[in-house]
Amino acid sequence: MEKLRQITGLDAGAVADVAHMFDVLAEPTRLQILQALANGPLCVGDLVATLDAKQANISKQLGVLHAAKLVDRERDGLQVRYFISEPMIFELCSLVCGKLRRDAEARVAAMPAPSRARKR
Amino acid sequence: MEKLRQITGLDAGAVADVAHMFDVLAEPTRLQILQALANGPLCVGDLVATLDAKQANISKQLGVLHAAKLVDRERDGLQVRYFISEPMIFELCSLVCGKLRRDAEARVAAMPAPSRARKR
DNA sequence: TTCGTATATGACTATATCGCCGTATAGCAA
DNA sequence: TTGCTATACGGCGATATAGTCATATACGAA
Repeated sequence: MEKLRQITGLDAGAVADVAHMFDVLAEPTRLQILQALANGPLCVGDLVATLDAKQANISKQLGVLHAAKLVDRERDGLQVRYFISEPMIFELCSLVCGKLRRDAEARVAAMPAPSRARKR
Repeated sequence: MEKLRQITGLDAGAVADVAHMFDVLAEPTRLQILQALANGPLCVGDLVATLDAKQANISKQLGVLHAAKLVDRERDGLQVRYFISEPMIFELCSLVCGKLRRDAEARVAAMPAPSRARKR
């Protein structure tokens, strides 16, 4: 892997950091939270209602997103308002969505003509 | 979550697909494989030597990358040559690296002056 | 202070998967 | 065919974590 570092210029630590960031984005619940926050700040209770998930889980996943510095928060009385602090995540999701769309289209194009007409 | 779909236009299935793609990128070994392939096609044995990992593990991770359509392969006699089939992954990694760099710089700037001089 | 609400945290179970080992398969040579 | 090499595959142990419950903490009201 020393050989790899010479090639890529990235040491094992940097690779691990990148992997961890992708890991944070690799959970559907966390992605849904980010999507919900895309339209503006929301407090924990709003997210619990919007995603109909348990409060404890939402809070825990918000903690992960916050530790990764993808969201930030501010207290407002009893509530805590969360908001996106890293707009880059939308570019990331957009790139991935584009790839998934291309893959789906390629699958359709690869289908034999008769079934291509029937499916979906 | 029906509410969420109305807001974001993404249903639960699409979110799961995006999450899975991030999950594929969330393993250091797979990232290292992609980095190694950035300079051109390599066969399994080359990757085993470059990353000094076990052949079984490299092969398994290549299977995951191939299933996700991030790499493609072609047989060449006894060997199988793998190569990047989705250049988008470099944009993804670049965005993440930029974010990590900004975070690191912010941490340095937030350090009290005396220790800022000492650390790293 | 005490009470009620909003959020965070600790412990737990269930599930997933990384990396390893052993072995199976694919292809070439003889 | 047999033998050799490169790669893929199935099972296993160890580790990690999502989601849940119960509880703790933070804040405001009275």
